[in-house]
Amino acid sequence: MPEKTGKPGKQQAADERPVRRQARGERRITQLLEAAASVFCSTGYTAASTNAIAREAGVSPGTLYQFFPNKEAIAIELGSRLMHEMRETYGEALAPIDPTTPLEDAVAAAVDRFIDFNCRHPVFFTLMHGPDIPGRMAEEHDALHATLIARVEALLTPFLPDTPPADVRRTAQVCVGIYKAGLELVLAHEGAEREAYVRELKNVLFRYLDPLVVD
Amino acid sequence: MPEKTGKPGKQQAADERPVRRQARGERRITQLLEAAASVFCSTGYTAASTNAIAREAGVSPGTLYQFFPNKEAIAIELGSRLMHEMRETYGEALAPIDPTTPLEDAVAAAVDRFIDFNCRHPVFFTLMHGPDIPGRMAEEHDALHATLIARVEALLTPFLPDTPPADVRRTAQVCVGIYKAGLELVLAHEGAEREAYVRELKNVLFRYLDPLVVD
DNA sequence: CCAGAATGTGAGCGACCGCTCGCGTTTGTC
DNA sequence: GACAAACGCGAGCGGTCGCTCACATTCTGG
Repeated sequence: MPEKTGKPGKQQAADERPVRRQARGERRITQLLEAAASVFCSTGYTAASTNAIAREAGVSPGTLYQFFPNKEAIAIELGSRLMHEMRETYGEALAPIDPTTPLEDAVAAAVDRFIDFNCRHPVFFTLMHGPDIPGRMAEEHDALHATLIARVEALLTPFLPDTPPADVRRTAQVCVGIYKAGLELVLAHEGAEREAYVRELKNVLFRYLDPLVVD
Repeated sequence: MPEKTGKPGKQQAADERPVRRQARGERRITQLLEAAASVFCSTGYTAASTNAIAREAGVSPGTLYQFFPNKEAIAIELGSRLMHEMRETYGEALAPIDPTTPLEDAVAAAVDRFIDFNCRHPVFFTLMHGPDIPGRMAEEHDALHATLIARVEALLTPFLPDTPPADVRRTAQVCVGIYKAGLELVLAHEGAEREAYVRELKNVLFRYLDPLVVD
């Protein structure tokens, strides 16, 4: 988050002052983040110019830098808010699955939720997928990726009680890779064709995992 | 290809002269393409500066522009040569497969060949995968992708004689997507772990396709 | 051997980009 | 209503990048 109002407890580091945000400022921030999402989506992170983001938001470059110290901070804050919403919407509800649930249903449910989220926030895929992500941003990226892998691992473990952890981990990596590839295809199509790709994605995952479970 | 020596048949368009290349020039071109491959690999296309490519090749920026009209042409020529080598190495031999061959073996053979090629030319993946590819390059990209899809479709059709063409096409798209995702994982690991991911990739594809075949 | 083409150099041009700064406007507080 | 702080503006600074150009060097055909 861009330096919070920070209730007057004085825990600000070296160079950052408290900055008492007005309501107008908070509005500008979300407005700028929406503009950034739009520009990132259509041009990618690197090619997106801060001037273009400001223009899209209908403000001057100076205003943008009133709220964000640099371009990277925009992407980080955007990613952070997306991850927060993701956790809030599906969050912990995704991990603990009753191991008596049929694998097919578990896979279908997980895919549906993630696909839905990514369709409503296409910028999420852009930020995760892009190989043009700079320094600090990569850390956030890796952190999210690791979280996702861990989550999938947790989801998988009850189904594969006798599999060595290293194999489960690799299986989780493969599942996430498949999901990303499927997501790309899903986002590239619309309507009935999109739904057909969602079905195919579920099929791929289910058929890959089914021979592994012991039940 | 950067304007060919063009045997004196005068079919040069408007602004391009015949340009009689010397052996030294041809050497420079391959040298520059190797340098470009290296730089593209480590920084991606967009972030790669032409000056960096020239420096990597040990020549001045002017020399680079003696052989390529612009940065994009470097990537296009590089991609074109890679596709040519790909066709030459595995080429038509990949498409016509005896439909009595077990699906598992067909998948394994195709995966092995493509993985081998991509491991020997990691820049290929960079150029195909990057979302930071500019105008004309995207066409080449799409052309290759379409070729690949068509090839996979041809490979699949004998196994799925009763499936509607639209479904076969979608299945091919999914297979290529899975392959790309698997390739990324394979390239990210080494040695035994890499081989494990290759096995997983084959498993994913085989288990996805097996229920579809009629045999 | 020599004319001219091909090859090679590197300073630097123009364009753009991330970001700043001086200054004017709005808002909240007493 | 006065004062400070937050907000807003936009020209422009420093830097990089793609690319050029005037000029030097090397090769090759006649």
